[in-house]
Amino acid sequence: MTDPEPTHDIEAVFRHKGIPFTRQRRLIWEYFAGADRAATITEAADALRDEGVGQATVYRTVTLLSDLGLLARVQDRRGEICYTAPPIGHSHPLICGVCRKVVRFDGDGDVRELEGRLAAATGFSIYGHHLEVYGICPECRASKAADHVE
Amino acid sequence: MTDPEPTHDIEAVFRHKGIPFTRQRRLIWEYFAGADRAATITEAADALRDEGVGQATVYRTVTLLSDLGLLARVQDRRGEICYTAPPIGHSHPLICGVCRKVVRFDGDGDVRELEGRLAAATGFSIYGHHLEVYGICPECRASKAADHVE
DNA sequence: ATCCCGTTGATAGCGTTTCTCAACACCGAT
DNA sequence: ATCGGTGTTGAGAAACGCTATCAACGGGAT
Repeated sequence: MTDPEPTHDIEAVFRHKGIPFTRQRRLIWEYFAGADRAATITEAADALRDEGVGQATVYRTVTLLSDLGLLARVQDRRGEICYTAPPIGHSHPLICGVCRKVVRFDGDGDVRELEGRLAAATGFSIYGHHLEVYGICPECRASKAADHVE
Repeated sequence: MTDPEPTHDIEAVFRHKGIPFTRQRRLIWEYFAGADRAATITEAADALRDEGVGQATVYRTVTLLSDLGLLARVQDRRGEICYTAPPIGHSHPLICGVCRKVVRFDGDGDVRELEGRLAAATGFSIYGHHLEVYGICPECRASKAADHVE
């Protein structure tokens, strides 16, 4: 909840790995990185169609970015799969289940200790975790109370 | 990591809600509750086809059980969506990314405090969270080292 | 036994994701 | 500047996963 723009020098990440950073990939990255809420692949494809980005490319690029750890997969309250760009470093999303707005926080300290205990207790070698917190943001709570809809 | 059999009196839960606990629902429940690893819907449907359980029923029942909080949706290392039966009460899965074996633990104390801080900092009203920890279980680590495969 | 209502299984249907392949863009070598 | 090679792209086809439909079934109440 303190992080600056997530629009890092992704380009450097690509270059470092020898992967071309094409116009389409830039557009797709900017779409997710520029949004303050998680978006679905379909939404991204719809938004970028006019820019001349094909649907298949959106799928391919989202997979690529996810593999690189540049996009995180989350789901909204209805279980719909969305993606959101995390700032560099490890962080976790707090997601509004209604409008999908994402606020990032660093809960790593809390989880690391837990992981140590788990590893000791189970013998697993732990390689990662997935923590998302769900809530309703103040704006949605207000409008929800207004029109009385669940 | 201390919980006994998850095969509670699900039947009572159903009866209490006035929902019939049919033969098919029992079989599907037993399939997930009896496994020590998370399973996909397809796997469940394949396993139960010979018992005369239709695919549509598996989908319907998994949704039903999830809504009742009797199945939790997790994903393995490749992002495949699986379901696993949690013991009564709130708990979290530690999942082997290779064989999908699930060990449950109660990390709620750790998360609750975090949630309080988040709510205060962001104004969100928090309704839930999703915490999964990923690792490689001792057995898979052994066999993995053996055949040297990533 | 009969009625009633919810569940079930087979199938059709829909939306999403992947696959295929020809055209294209980029980069280095010449 | 031209050419070749390599990887990316877009359109459409295909495969897949999931949902909707609907007649038949089952279990409880009367």
